[in-house]
Amino acid sequence: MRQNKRWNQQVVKKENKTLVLDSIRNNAPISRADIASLTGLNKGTVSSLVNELLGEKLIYESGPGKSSGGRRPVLLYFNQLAGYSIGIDLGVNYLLGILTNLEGNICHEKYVDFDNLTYEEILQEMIKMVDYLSAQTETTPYGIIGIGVGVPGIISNDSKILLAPNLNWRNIDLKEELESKFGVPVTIENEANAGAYGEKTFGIGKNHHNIIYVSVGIGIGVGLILNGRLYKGNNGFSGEFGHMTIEVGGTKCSCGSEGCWELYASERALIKSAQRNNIHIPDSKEISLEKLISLAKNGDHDSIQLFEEIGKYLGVGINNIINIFNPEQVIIGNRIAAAETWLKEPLRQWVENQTLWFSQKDLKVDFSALLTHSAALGVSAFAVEKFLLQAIETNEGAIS
Amino acid sequence: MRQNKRWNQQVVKKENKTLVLDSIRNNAPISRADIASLTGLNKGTVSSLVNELLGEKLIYESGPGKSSGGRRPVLLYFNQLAGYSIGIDLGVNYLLGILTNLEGNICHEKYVDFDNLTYEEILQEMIKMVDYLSAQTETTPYGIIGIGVGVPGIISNDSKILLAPNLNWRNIDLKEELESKFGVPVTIENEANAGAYGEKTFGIGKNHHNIIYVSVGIGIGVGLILNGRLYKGNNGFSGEFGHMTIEVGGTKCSCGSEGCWELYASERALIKSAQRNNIHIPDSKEISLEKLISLAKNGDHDSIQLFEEIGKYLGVGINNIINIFNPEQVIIGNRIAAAETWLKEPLRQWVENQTLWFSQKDLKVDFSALLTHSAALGVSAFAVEKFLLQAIETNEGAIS
DNA sequence: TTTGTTTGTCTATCGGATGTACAAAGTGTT
DNA sequence: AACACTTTGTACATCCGATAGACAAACAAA
Repeated sequence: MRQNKRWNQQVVKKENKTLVLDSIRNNAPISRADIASLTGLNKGTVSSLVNELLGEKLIYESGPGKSSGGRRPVLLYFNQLAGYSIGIDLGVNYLLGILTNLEGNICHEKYVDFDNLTYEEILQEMIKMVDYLSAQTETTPYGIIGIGVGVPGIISNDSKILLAPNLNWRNIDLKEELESKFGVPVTIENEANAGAYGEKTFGIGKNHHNIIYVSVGIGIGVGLILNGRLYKGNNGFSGEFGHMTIEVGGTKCSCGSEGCWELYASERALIKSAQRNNIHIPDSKEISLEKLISLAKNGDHDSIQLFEEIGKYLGVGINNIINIFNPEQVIIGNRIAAAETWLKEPLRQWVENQTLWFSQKDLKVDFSALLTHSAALGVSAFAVEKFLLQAIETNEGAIS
Repeated sequence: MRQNKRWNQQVVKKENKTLVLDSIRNNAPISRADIASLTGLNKGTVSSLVNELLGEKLIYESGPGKSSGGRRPVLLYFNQLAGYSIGIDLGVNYLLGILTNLEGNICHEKYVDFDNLTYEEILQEMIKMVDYLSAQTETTPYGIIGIGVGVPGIISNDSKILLAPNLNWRNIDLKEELESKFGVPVTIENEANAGAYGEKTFGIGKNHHNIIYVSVGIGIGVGLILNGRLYKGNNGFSGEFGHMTIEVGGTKCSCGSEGCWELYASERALIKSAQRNNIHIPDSKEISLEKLISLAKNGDHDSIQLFEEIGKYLGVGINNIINIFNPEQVIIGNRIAAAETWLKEPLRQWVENQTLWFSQKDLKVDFSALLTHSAALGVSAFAVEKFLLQAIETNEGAIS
């Protein structure tokens, strides 16, 4: 039997302390009195918890606010500068690293292209990346509080990279490697899950509790935020929507199945379809997403039609998603989001016509606001969240 | 902003009390000492909570157990006879009512067939059903503790029946109707969600935390148990898998879309396919699931082939489900489960060949153990769970 | 009989939330 | 300027419930 949580005053205190901290994070500037009325906690309780948080430098006081007919309140702010977090988005042929403060604001970023590197070489690139970003920090109470890495592959529940097909990786323990090198907590997460979390925390998914993030790059992955929490499945393998059958007896897929969604609606599908249709790119032999986008921008009908076809097939899968999850919001992210202009309308039409009417109630279908940064921001947010939980649990009352 | 939970000792006590009660429900007979070591709670704490539960007649003590070298333990049991729960499965053309004790054992059941009744008439049948079942009870501390109803339709978050297409119902407040009539809490739930909960609580899904229950009747509905909890979506409309597109450009569906799963893998699909293939039923003009099953039992190749085809298409959708959710267990339930013999093998083959290999780790695909009773048992379980929560919250210490 | 173990209760203690009182710092009115 | 009234944040007594440890009762094994 699964060991259940047992409850005592310490748990109560911890939960209340995160409740107070979250009130400040979401509503700063805010006074102690307002926190009390917002959370329902007693004024005295709030006061003592706030004082602990002040001692831990996680929040700070600023000058008095406006009076509403009585004593002026002391305004509290989340101390976003208490430390830094590093988020790394590992792509199939690139590395994007960001340095953020605790509120997810990007302080520095670095982008590295590569091609056909081995695991060892990529690891070295990552270490260089972390070193570079660390060097950009100023002195803060906590320094680098953690590193998060988004990976295009299957991550097991114990944070091992089980399989990253496009990198040709298997059974790799990147977490252990980085933690022993840098001595800070490392979070490894699937790229789609990271993107979902990024959009929920900093992007267009703020204040939503049931979000489906569809990451359309070379393939398709999906991150599921259900009831406000990331759903990862029994072993951490959920969200493999790319291989959802949408056409029985359709094209054979490398996964062994047939008619998989990503054969119709991914970046790879777009390129293949462009090749089949002999789309001509000026001054180049290679067809890429960026080049097709610039063609479309110039009003090229053939490439616009390609995007519209992709938009329709995105709609097919998203229609399924909506019927399955009845989400508040569907977010389309990753590289394809740059083609929003031409995808949006055919997608909208398909969903409007095919999706059960009641499921369309209170439904939003959006494109990513963070674009290519959602995954990196997501893993950075994971690191921040993990740090804050841990900081509250080990309540020394103050830090040295 | 959503009002967060606030934590204090009362909450702690309530949670610990349910923890103790659940330990007894899952591990009876069990001693106070064993509960303490199982939950991690202090012996004294357990003792006082147990005494409250004894006073509330929710548990009872029985004679001493075997000694293991010291004082003999007093064994505690869950008092399944503290009251009765009523579960009603409302089908398109039938009503199945069960009277259970608090452990989900069926004490009485009644089945009523009907055809083309109005809402008012069905309501009367239901009231008769409840009256009949109530009359079968013996005197218990709490009597009828609640009624649950499973409905083949869309239930909104406030328990209204938004749409039940096969009954031709819209916007019906059955909960209010029954509550004011009988004066006990009424739970209305979608039939697939109810079945999922039934299987998780009493059936083959016991001790699993990520269960997908596929209810295959006239249409297809799916109940999702994710992280041990029923996931209902933003408005309560989740699980409409029946209208998942599995063949773009396929057969038109009444929902407005095309190539929907239930056009290929439901009871209705089976019947239609039998008609197309001119299956001959002896002594009858009407084709029904039951008659096809009895044909198959007699070794009729044509009907066996029909079932195998349905099995394959069930596999197509279930493959998608597995890739999406990475569940621990998929349960196929409702009427089609009676044809397990002929469905099982083609389904298993499709899943084995098409599903991503890593998603098949720790995966079970089972047929319902409760067969046609899962929905009724599920809603009955909802009522029990609601009652126990409420009983623990209003801790009078004892009942009259 | 002796020794050691297990069970369940009782009591003192402790941690932390709550309620109330109160001082400090405002506003508005006369 | 004097006064009443509000609002904010802290201090203190109180209460609730979990915990630790002592204890007696009930048993097994030597």
